[in-house]
Amino acid sequence: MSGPVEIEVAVPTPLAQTFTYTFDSEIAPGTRVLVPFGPRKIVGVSLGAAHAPGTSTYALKPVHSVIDSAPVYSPVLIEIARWISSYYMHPIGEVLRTMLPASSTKVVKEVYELSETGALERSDADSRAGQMLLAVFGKKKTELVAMTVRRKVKKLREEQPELYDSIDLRSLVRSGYLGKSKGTTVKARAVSGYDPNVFISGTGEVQSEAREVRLTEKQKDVIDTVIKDGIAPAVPEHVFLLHGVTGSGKTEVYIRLIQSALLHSDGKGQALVMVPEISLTPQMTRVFEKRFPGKVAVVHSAMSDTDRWDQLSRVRSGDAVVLIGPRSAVFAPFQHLKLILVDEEHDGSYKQSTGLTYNGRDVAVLRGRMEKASVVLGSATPSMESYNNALSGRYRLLELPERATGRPLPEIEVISALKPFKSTVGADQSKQPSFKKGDVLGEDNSEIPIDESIVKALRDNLEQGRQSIVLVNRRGYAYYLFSLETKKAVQCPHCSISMTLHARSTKLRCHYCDYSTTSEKIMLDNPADTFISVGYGSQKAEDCIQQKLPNARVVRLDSDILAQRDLLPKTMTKFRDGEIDILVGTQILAKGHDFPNVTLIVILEVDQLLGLPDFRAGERTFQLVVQAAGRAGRADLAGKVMIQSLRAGHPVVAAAVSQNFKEFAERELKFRRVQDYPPFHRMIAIEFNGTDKAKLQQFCQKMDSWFDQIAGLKPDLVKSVRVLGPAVPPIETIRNRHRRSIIFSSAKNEALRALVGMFTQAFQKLPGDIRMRIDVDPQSLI
DNA sequence: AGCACGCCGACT
DNA sequence: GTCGGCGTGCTC
Repeated sequence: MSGPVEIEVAVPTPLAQTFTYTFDSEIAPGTRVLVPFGPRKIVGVSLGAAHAPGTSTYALKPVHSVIDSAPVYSPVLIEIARWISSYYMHPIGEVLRTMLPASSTKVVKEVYELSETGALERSDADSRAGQMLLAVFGKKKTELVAMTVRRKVKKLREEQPELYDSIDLRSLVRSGYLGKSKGTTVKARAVSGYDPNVFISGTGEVQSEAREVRLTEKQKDVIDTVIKDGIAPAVPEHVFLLHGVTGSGKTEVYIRLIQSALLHSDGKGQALVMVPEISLTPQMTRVFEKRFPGKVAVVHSAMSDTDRWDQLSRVRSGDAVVLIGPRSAVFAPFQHLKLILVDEEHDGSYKQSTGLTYNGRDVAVLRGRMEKASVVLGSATPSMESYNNALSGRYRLLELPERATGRPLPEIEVISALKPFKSTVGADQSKQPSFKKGDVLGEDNSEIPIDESIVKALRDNLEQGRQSIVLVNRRGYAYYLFSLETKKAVQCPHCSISMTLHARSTKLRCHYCDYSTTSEKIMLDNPADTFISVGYGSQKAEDCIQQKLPNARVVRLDSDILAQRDLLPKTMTKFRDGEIDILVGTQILAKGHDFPNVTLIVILEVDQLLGLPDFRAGERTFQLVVQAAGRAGRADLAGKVMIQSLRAGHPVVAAAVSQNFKEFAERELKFRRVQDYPPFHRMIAIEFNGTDKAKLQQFCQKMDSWFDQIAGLKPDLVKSVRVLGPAVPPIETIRNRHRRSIIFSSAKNEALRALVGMFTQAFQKLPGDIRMRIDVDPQSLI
């Protein structure tokens, strides 16, 4: 076709640039290519012809090979990648890599290995071949990346032709001195047939088309509005925020909207359903499978890359018209995307917290605009960001204020009678009986941290044959092991965080790095000290409840238990079938699952959540309470929620009790505005971490002086951006890496980005093993 | 991030 | 003398 062309290629490296290669024909943007990169070969993505061919000062290398026969990234996806790269300040090559299943960029590296005869030959000083092998491999090495071997052999032959004229790579291989140990293979994506049973576990009951569900007037209104203004027009109204109370029938609305969307684009329309990872259960996907049999693809985190490729291929080919998945599903290869539903849009799991810190919900909004697809963000407790967008008219607010069943929301009661166990021990230890040195005192069961009225309610509920859920914010048995000597909790040696006491007071674990030890070891290491167990977690709550209600079938479910695979669905099934009376667990229980016979929800320890040093603590607490309340009494039984809290009068608790989102949001937004927090101010957090605390501290001083300098150079810029730090974050150390954080925030996005851009430019090179992490729109500041 | 190169301490 | 420790620099 066309002669030699220069191609712009994005490669997965932390460098904020693309690279130019030559090839003998054009390569469509979005096509993966194998390119030489330094001494190795890696998978990059063609971004099309270079903008200014012939101007490069580099000795351009040719593309080794083209991997895909057709682009794997559509033009829209490439545009999204560019946007993400700039917005989240992340190299485009890495962005593109994040958008595909991990195996897509895996290249088995090409290596030359010295055989035994080769090694023997190397030590023969009289052999020309041996001399060359020695020069190439050195004395000891037996393995070297292919590119290096080639380069060195070539150089030797050029520099000393009189010695090496007769020896080249091929002759060395032929003589058996060298062997290529691994070929360059790019993992191919095997597209096998779809087996729906893979994703839907359980009985395999087959139901034909579900009977038509009767819709409420409100549901009809919402559906009509979105279809009329969002799905039907060629240029749709872009984003709808669907604020529907729990149990208002959002799922049925979703299904009707999907049905409508599929009819568009000549009947080839596709829909994306995004859900938080945690609520992506077989029960959840089954609802959609039933209504769109054989047409649903599902991706989730527990899936192998091969399965994920299969599912995504079905989306690409149009075999699947509905895709259900977590945040990464927003990058799926749709051909005719008409509708994006983001369920529980407030959920924190939409924000990736490591590496590329994108927010799946926000990317969904962007993608919707680019694809001319409408976006529906649904939640019973919308995020302040989305709600503010609705108030300002950027999104259209739709509401489902009533439950589809017409039943009232459950009553919420705050119990503040009892002081939690922890304060009686931690705060005032003079009242403690005397302890022998070196003791670890077991938990004191006379101090049950659950109020009598709650126990009574649980008992009553049990006697009526109903089920209950108890939410505890912490896993483990006792919260921490408290030293009377240092008056501090025992901390993880690698992370600056208290260790959790597990399994009947002997195992201590850090849930940041999974380090574990035992209380016996701590005692041996600190013979002069005395320890007591303080606080409580899900395990202790389970024990207490079991002790108070010996006849109840109590089961605990938290992330410790979840580590054992398939225990979650099993337990859920048991609970649904009525084989469990009381389920005790952490927040995972507050989301998604519907249990018709649950009429009582108890929430312990909201104070701990409320007290987190994070401006979103209030929002999270409100969300937890309201979401949990949504689990109560969903069928024909009235539900009740009891919250045990020391701060009954706290406005967030009060708003949660009345389940009045608008009232809460109004107050919360006012607070955010006054305090210059999101959504009124944009925020970018930068974290530095390294093993050497002194070096890190020293580096922080450099940053301080940089800020001083910039304040003089660009006074206006610095004035309009607030900079907090470098400061020690609430959790100073994680996995032996000390941390420092800088938080930039500003109402002026351009100024914010300009300053952060200058900052990252200035600190591109980091001393020692210090690493930098940029988090745009951080979800949490801890 | 890899990967290689190059320059200093501790060993056969 | 060599091995290999990790500081430094490059990748079209």
